[in-house]
Parts: sequence; C-alpha cells; structure tokens
Amino acid sequence: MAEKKPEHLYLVDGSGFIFRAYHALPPLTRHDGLPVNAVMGFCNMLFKLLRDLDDNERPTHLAVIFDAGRKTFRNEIYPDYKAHRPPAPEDLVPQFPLIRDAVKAFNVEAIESDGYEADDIIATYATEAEKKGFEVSIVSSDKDLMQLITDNITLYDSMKNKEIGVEQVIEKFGHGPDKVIEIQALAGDSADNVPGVPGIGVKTAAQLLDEYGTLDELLERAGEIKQPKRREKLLENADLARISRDLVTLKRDVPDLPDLDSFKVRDIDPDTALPFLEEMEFRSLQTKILSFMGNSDPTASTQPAEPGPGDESYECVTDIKALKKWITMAERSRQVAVDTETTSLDAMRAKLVGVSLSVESGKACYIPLGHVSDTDGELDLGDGTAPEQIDLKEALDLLKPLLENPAVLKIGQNIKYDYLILAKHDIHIHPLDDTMLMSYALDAGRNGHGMDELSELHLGYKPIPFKEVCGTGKKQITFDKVPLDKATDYAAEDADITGRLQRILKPRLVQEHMVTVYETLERPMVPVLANMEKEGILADRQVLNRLSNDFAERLAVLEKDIHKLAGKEFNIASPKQLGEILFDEMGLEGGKKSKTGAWGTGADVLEKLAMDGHELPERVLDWRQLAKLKSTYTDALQEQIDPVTGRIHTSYSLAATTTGRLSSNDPNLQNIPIRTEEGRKIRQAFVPKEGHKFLAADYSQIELRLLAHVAEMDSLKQAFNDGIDIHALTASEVFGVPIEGMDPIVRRRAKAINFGIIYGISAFGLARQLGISKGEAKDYIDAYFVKFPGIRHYMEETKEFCRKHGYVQTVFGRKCHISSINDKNGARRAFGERAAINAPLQGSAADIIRRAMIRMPGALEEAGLQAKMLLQVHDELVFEVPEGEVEKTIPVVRKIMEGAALPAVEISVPLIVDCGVGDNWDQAH
DNA sequence: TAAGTCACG
DNA sequence: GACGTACGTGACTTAT
Repeated sequence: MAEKKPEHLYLVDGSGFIFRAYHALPPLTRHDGLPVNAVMGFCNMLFKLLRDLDDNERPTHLAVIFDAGRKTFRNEIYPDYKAHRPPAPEDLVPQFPLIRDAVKAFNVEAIESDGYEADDIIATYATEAEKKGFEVSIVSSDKDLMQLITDNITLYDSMKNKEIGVEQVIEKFGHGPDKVIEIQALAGDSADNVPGVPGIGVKTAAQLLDEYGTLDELLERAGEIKQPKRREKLLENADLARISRDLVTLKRDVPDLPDLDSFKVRDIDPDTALPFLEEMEFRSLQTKILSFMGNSDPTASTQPAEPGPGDESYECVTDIKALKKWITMAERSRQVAVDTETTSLDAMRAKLVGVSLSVESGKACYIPLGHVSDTDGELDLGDGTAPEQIDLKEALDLLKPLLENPAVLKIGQNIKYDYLILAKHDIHIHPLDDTMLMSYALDAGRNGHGMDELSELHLGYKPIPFKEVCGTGKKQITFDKVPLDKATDYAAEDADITGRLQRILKPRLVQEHMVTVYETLERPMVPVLANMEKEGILADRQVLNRLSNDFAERLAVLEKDIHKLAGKEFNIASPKQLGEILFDEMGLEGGKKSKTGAWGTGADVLEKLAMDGHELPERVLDWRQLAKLKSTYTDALQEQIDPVTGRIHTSYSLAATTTGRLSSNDPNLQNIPIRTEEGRKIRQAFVPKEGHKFLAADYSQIELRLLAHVAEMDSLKQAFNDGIDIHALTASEVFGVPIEGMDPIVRRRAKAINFGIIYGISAFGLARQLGISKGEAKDYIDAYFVKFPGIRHYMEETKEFCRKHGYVQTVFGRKCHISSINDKNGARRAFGERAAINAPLQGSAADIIRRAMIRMPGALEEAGLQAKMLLQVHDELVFEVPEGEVEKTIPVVRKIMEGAALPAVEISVPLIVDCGVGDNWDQAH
C-alpha cells in the first residue's frame, strides 16, 4: 500500500525572485522600449518551478509572497532598518506591477500585507502549514529565513537547485535554526542594516552562545567575559542586541491573511497566460507553456505562436534529391547553420558521422553519412547492416561548394570543431560565424557559452541531452550507432538552435558595441587555432618513456623511506591519510582548515615542517613532485601521441576564461613544467621535426607594461622606455636602495610586489607570498603607493567602473563581466575587486597576442617563410622553423608581435619580445 | 562529483 | 579581531 503523500506547500519569496531575475538577465526591452528582463526571468523561474519538479516534490500548494512597501513595524522599532538600501534600479521599477500581473497570469496567488515584510508572511504560513502536517519549501536564498527551518520546513534555492535544511544551518552558524535569531542579533546584518554588537561576527556569536546558552543569559553575565574589548562592547551594546533580536525575529502571526486552501495549485489558464505573454512578447515562453499544457491537457487552445525547438519534426535526408533541395535552400537564404556529428569529442580522433543544416527557425535536417547498426545493443532486431544513407563522398562533393561558397555564411556553435572535422575531408568551411564566440564577446564572465546553456538562457528551451541519445558510462555508444530517427531529432535540433541563437546574439553585438571585438579578436582565431591544433607538436616517446621509468624507480625508493619514517604503510597520495599520520599520529604542528575539517597538507605546510627539521614531509614533497611529473606528464603525454601523425595535438578553448585568455586541454600544453630541473626534462622531450628548430618568442613583462600604460604611471613608463630592470627599479623606489649592486633578495621582494599589484594586491596575499608579517607587507604596499602615484587612482577608478557597469574592459574594448563586484558578502566582493583590477591587464595582454596570432600566418607567408606556429602559452608563441630560415623568421615574428596592438591602440611603452632558438622546447628559452 | 594538490602564465 | 584572501587556467588522485 502506498502511503499518502503529504501536502507540499511552496512559498516563493517574490522580491528575491525579482532581484535574481533582474540581475541574471541583460537589459531586455519590448519593442516599445519597456524594460522586461526581470519579468521574463521571473516568469521563467516560476514556470520552471511549476514544471520541473518531479512528482515527489511537486507542489500541491503554492503562493508568491511580496513585500508591500518600504515601511514596516520594524521601522518603528529601529528607524534605520534597511535604510541603507539603495533604491531599486530605474529600469526595474516599472517591472514590479508587471510581475504581479505575471503571477496572476500563471493562476498563482500573490500575497502581500501592509506593514509586514514578505518574510513575516512566509513565517506565518510556514508555521501554520507545518502544524497541519504539510511539508514546506521556502523558495529563497535569504539567510534571514533560516530561523524557520525544521525537519519539515526547508529553504530551497531553485536556481542552484540546492536545499538548505537543519544540517546546512548548523554548518553555517555552528548552531541549529533555533539559535539563528540570537546569532543574527549579535552579529548584525549589514545588508538589512541590523546593527548587532559591533565587533562581533557569526563565529564569535556562535562561540558565545555555546558558552552562555542564550542571548539573555549572555547579556546578563557579560561582565564575566575575559576578553576586555569584547566584554565592553557587549555591556555597552546590550540594548542594540535586544533591538536587533526584535528586528530579525520573524512574526509568525501576521493577521488577516487569505486561507491556506486558496494556494492549491491550479492548472495554468491559457486564456489569461497566453495574452499576457503575448503582450510581453515572450514568444518562446508561450511555446513552452503550450507544449506543457499540451501534455497535461489535450483540449488546450492553440494560440498562434512561433514554434520553438523541441516540437519540430526534422527531416532525415537519405537521398540525393533531398540533399540538393536543402543545399539550394541554404544558398538562397545566404546563410545556414551547420553542425557535424562524429564519434568523438576530440576533433583529431573523430570520424564524421553526419551533418545537419538549418536554414530558418524550426526548419532543419540531418544528413546521416557514417551510421552503422548497433551490433552490441542488447536486442538487435535488424539484420546488422548499416541503415540507408547517402554515400559519404557523394554527399561531401555536393556539400563542399556550399560550405566553401563565399556568399553563404556558415553558422556554427564552437565551429572550430566542425572546421577541423571538415578539413579532414578537404572542405575549408568559409565564411563563418560562431554563436559560442558571440556569446563570449557579449557575456564573458556572466554565463557559460555551451549550447545547452545558451539555449536555456536565450531560447528558454532545454535541448535533448546528449546522454539521452548515446547513454552514459559503460553503456555509452558512439553517435554512429544511434538509430536514424533519434539521431535526426538530436542533430537537426542542434543546427536549429544554433541558427536561432545567431539571430538573437548577432543583433546584440551591434547594440552592445561588441562587433569589433567579435570580428577582430574572436572570429579570426578559429582558422588560426584550428591549423595549430592540426599541426600538433612532436614529442619524443623514448625520452618520455625513459623519464617515466626513472621516476617510477625513484618513487618506489621514496615510498619505502616514507613508510619507514611513518612506521606503517599508507597511501601517500591521500591527503587525508597523510594528514592523519603527520598531525594525529606524529603530533606535528599544523592547523585544520578548509571547513571540511581536513588537515591541510599543501606544499607550503609541508615545506614549513621540513624547515623545522622533519624528514617525512620533506620526502613527501619529493614524492609528490615526481608523482605529479610522472602521472600528469611523462605517462599521460605518451598516451596523447596521435598514432597517425606521431604528434601531440592539443585543443584550445576560445571561450573558457573570463579575461580573453585561451586555455589548452587534452592535453594541456600550457602548463608543461619549467620551474624545476626535473620538470625541464619534460620540456626537453618536445622537439622540432627533422631539419627544423624551435623558435620561442615571448613578450617581456607584458602585463606590467600594460599597467604602466593604463594607470598612466609616468615613472614606470619612463623605466620601460629606458630599458631599466623593472623589478630592480621597484626595489630601489620602495626600499630606497641603489639599483647598482642590488641584493637579489631585495629584488625578489620587489618582484613579488609587482606581481601583487597586477593581481589586485592585498597585504595578506603579499605576506603569504613572501613569508613576512601582514604589517610588514602593508608597509611595502603603502610605500609602493607613495612612490607610484597613479596606481591608486587606477585601482579606485577601475573598481568604481566595475561596480557601476558590472564589467571592466581591455584596451581593445573586450568586456569582462565580474558579477561578484557588488556581492553583499565582503569576501566575495573583495575577490571581485581584485579580479576587476587584474582583468584589464591580463585581458589586454591576451588581446594583443591574439592580434599577433591572427596576423602571423599571413606575415610568414608573405615573407616566403615555412615556419609553422605550433603553440601559444599566454605570452609566448612557439614555432617550428626550417633550420635555414631561423634568422629570417625571427625579425618577422618579432615585428608582428611587438606591433600587434597597432593600429587600434598605441601602447605608451614599447612591447618587447624575446626570442630563443633550440633543438627542444627547453633549449629555446 | 567534489575536494585537494600542483603544473603553468 | 567580521568576512577570508593574491589573478587566470587544466589534470590527476582520492574519497564520497
């Protein structure tokens, strides 16, 4: 017998929803300019809540609770309550009434009550419902609501899909929900302007309550507290604490509220919902709701609306005539969304399986080319022969003119991948557009740029998951084994979505002035990187193999030593076990951290222990270094050698970082060791092919040079113009020592300060880096600010700009969004501020090397040189150069790199490129 | 899948 | 004596 499920009440914190919706979406307007981004986000979130929860969690009752106005009974207790809240943004204000309409349009109750906050109403209903045996989910991430949590009442963050229950509260506050009020009364809350007791934070508050039990008890016996400052503050501010308690205590008896029964979930009424969405111009949401109702209510009305992906029937093209028809359509429309399906995510290893095309929204096809029958499927009823499809070569011969037709734009999502796949079949796809790169140019740092995420974000549609088609884990199959009907649904949908995304993102490039960034820094990188990836780099397998064996032997010796020193065998690679040996069993000094309660065993900790003369940590450090080199490099790189080309082909991500840098993966060739002697041996395994040399060209101090430029620091600019050793200069300014005959230790400190400045310096960080006290670090920083005026101004101005706009820019106009800049959590905000200072420097440097890379192939060709660009490592380019051309290649490379900012931007200090030549990558430095 | 550690600029 | 810290990445290992 099934037990009857309890009623489940969802209480949505309306204001929280509104602000999250508003901040999650870029400014969107209706055709007449009415801002509607918050309304749209709100509707999507509400609809998601109604639709996405599975049956166990489906609400039986649901209401959205709003704040009625700014004045509540709390202002009578404490006039400054929430007084520091800035007014709502201008373009949000007109959306408040629209959102109330939206709730009604979804046939959901909206509740508010004069004189009370939404939180009080939520508290009242939650308490009542729990008494009646309901489960209650409060949809909010506001920590003020944590006091309500019980076994039956949880907080639910619908965006992160996270639940906060009793356990999570204990984690955060060190006490259960029953003590949350008292902790908040002591610690206060800057966001709501609840004063609390100055100088007391959550940690201290929790500790005090541990000791005294209750707030009243604590205040009464405050005189007994040992720490004088703390005692005084508590005695002095006892009243403030009591007032704070009244402020944070939620009322659970708000009068005259509608009955709980009225919250029973009702079906969405199409006659109210659709006209509202029509008025707001939310087309894709209309479609979603129609299809949602279509599932639950077959009599649902059929309002006209643009169909979204998901309810299309796409064409599977299996004969020449149909293929020709699609090619003609694509040529007529002058642009076509293209997607290739293959057997692997790794373009170098992948085999082409099919191509999909889309010419307009909802109109897409899939052309299977390499499908086979799924022979290892459990019950194969077919006869084991491949399904009917057009011959690969015949199809590609027809597609090639279209894909290379200069008058037809090919649109892809991460089209570098398709570019590489097609290049294997001698198709050089051109011209092209990439929705991933458009999204990156517009929204770097704001959201990811994968297709599924973009689709959900911009189209409100969740694409068919890949794993639904190919399975997952052990049962995963390659795409060529997917039956054609399923493959068509999935593949054609991808092309359809890509086309739809382009029609949304491309106009935004114009509106948000990102066309130049996209067209000069993003799109042209596609063929450049694709060719570098295709070229690959030679690695000597024998050298790697010998190193692996060497490391293995030494690891075995170390392992024995370590186990002997520990007095028992254990897994050295396990930080957990190591921590227990070191600190529990051997009783060495060390501190817990990382809030999971685990012992810290990082290199810095072990180094300290080694300094104190302990042998075991010293050996562990050696072991770790070798283990790292072996597993990540000498072993793994051998596996990565392509059996066909004999070379290693990395893949560069163009849209992975927030700053504009590239990233390298499978394998990562941007973190090959160089800093230690052992590590450099790995670099020596990378060699040029027969008759060639490596040329490594790297920008010298590019980020510091850019700092001098953007912060207009005259003395720094002067130094770069004069070619002075910049760290020595900093040392002489900050520490007042002459540059001549400088102590290398002093220079090292200055170098750390310079790096610190680029990273958005903090005394703590510098102190940790240099192993000095925070006070001393602060003195250095102050001295730096005195000697280099202008830097401070730059930092303040940058932060201010970022706070205001939510992003910072490189000198070429690339935007880096930093959402944490206005976070109410101080630590996260500080993080955002440092990122804001760093991003224009790191990002401008990234832009400069991109510009150089884009020009490089043409410049080499024009000079009649054979050199091939193989790798990029942020400020370095590695080339493979025919031995006889080295001397001619260097000046060409140098000229392109040093002049890369021009003509767009004239950097006010020279950009200097150092070149090295060698028979392996290490030697070339 | 998360956390810890460590390789790079 | 509030927070929790240098900026940006990716890969490997253990533990859940």
